[in-house]
Amino acid sequence: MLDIKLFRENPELVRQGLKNKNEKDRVDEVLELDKQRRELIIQADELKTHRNQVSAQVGQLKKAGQDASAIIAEMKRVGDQIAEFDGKLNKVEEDLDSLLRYIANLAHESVPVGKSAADNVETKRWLPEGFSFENDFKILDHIELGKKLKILDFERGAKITGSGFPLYIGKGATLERALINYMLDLHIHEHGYTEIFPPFLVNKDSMRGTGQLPKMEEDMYHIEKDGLYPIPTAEVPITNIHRDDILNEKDLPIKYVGYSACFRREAGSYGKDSKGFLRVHQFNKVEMVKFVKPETSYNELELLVKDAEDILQKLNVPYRLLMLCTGDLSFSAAKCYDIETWSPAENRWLEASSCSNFEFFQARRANIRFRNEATKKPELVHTLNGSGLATSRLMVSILENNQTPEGKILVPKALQKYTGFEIIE
RNA sequence: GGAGAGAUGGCAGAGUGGUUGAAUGCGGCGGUCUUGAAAACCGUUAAGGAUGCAAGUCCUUCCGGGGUUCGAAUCCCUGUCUCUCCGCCA
Repeated sequence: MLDIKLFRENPELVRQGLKNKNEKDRVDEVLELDKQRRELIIQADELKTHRNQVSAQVGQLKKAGQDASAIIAEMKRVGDQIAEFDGKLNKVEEDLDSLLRYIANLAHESVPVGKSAADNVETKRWLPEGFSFENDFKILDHIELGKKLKILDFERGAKITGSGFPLYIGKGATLERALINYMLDLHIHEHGYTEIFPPFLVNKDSMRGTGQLPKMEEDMYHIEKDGLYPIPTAEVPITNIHRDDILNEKDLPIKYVGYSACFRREAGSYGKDSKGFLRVHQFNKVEMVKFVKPETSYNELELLVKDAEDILQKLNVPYRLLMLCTGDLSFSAAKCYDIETWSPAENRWLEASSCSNFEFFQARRANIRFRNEATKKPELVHTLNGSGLATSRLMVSILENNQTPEGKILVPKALQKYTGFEIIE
C-alpha cells in the first residue's frame, strides 16, 4: 500500500498517479479518515495520560493505607470515555487501513503513460540464429503435437479435475520436469539465487502481504474449512518469508528462487485464450524474488529481467520484451517488464514472464524492513519479483518452434542432459 | 484426533495486579586502559503512533483477539503456534 504521508504531503501527485493507472480517485476519502484518526488520537491520548497519572496515585495511596475511593469512582468515568474514543478510533483505523489496501501502487516516472496493453512499449526483440517467422511446412499447434506424440492430454486432465488442469504424460512429463530443474539450476548456480521450496498453501496474512487480498479475492482458490489459499504464484510464500522481519543491511540484496505449482481461478476469462496451455488453472512456475535497498531497486529490476532472458536465449526461444504502460500495470507494480515468447501456430507473442518492481508497496503491507547501518533505524525494503519462467506458455513455444516437418520435437540442446533424450517422436 | 506444558526485548531467562518498556546474563554499539588486541571497568542498546522547526513530551505494544479492574506481562475467556505423551499416517 501507499504511504499515508504521501497523501498528506502531495495529494495531487497521488491523484494523477491513480488516474494514469486507470484507478479510482479516493484521495479525499483517505485524507478525511486520516484527519478523523488524528483528532481522535489527540483526545484519547489526553485522557490516557490523565488516567495513568491518577492510577499511579491510587497505588501510592493504597500503599500508604489511605482511602482512594473518590478518585477511583472518577477514574471509572474517565475509563468509560477512553473506551468510547478507542472504539471510534479503531473503527476509523480499520476503515483507513482497508481503504489504503484497495488503492493501487503508483507507477515509476520512467513508465510510459498509457491506457491499455496497446500502449505498451516493445523495448527489445531476440530471435535465435536462423529463425524465421515464415515456415516452409505446416506448423502444428501445441495441442495437436501433444496429442499426436502422446505427451499432453487436456481431455483427461479435464476428466480428472476440470478444464484447465493439464495432464503431462511420458516424455511430456519428463520435459516439464527437465525445464523446471534446468531453470532452477541456472538461477542458483549462475545467477546467485538461493533456492526455496515453499508451501503451496498460504494463510490470509500472506495473501494480504503481497497484495492478492483483499482486492483480488475472486481470482483465488480458497479452502474455507482451513482458511487457506492455494498460491497463485510462489511470489506469495517467498515474499512472506520475511514478513515482519528487520533484515541486516549487509545481507541485501536477498535473492530467492523457487519452483511452485500455481493455482488461478481465472474467473470470467472463459472463451478467451482458453485452449490448451494458453490459460490454465494450474501451471508450473519458477519464480525469482528479491529484497533490496530502495536506491538499488531499478538496477535490480534490469538484472532480474536479464536473468529471465538468459533462460530463453540458452533455450533458443524467440522472445520480445515489453515495458508495460501505466494503464496495463498490475495493482501492486510500480514498473514491469513482460517477456513474451513466440508461438508460430498462434502467430503471436505469448506472455511467459512478468518482472516487476513493487518498491515499498508490498514491503509496507508485509512490514519487511532492514536496519540502516548509518541511521540505525529500520527502513522499508523494496521488493521485486519475476517469473523465470512459467512453463506452460514456454512449453507452447518450445514444442511449436522445435517441431520438424514430420511432427517430431527436437529437445533444445541445453535441456538434453536434463531429459535424457534428444527427440520426442 | 485425545492428554498435558509453554509463548516475555537480537538471544538466553526473571517477573507478588500498582514508577515494569520490563531484573539479570550474553551479544551489539560507544568509551577508559593498551604499541595493537584480549581481559577488566564505565556507559549505551526495542518497535509503532500523535505532537513539535527541533530538543523533547505523550500514547500504545510482554504470541493474536476479547474481558475483569481506577490500574494487567501478571487474573478470566478464546484463537494461533511450539514442546512432551498417546492414536493415525506418506
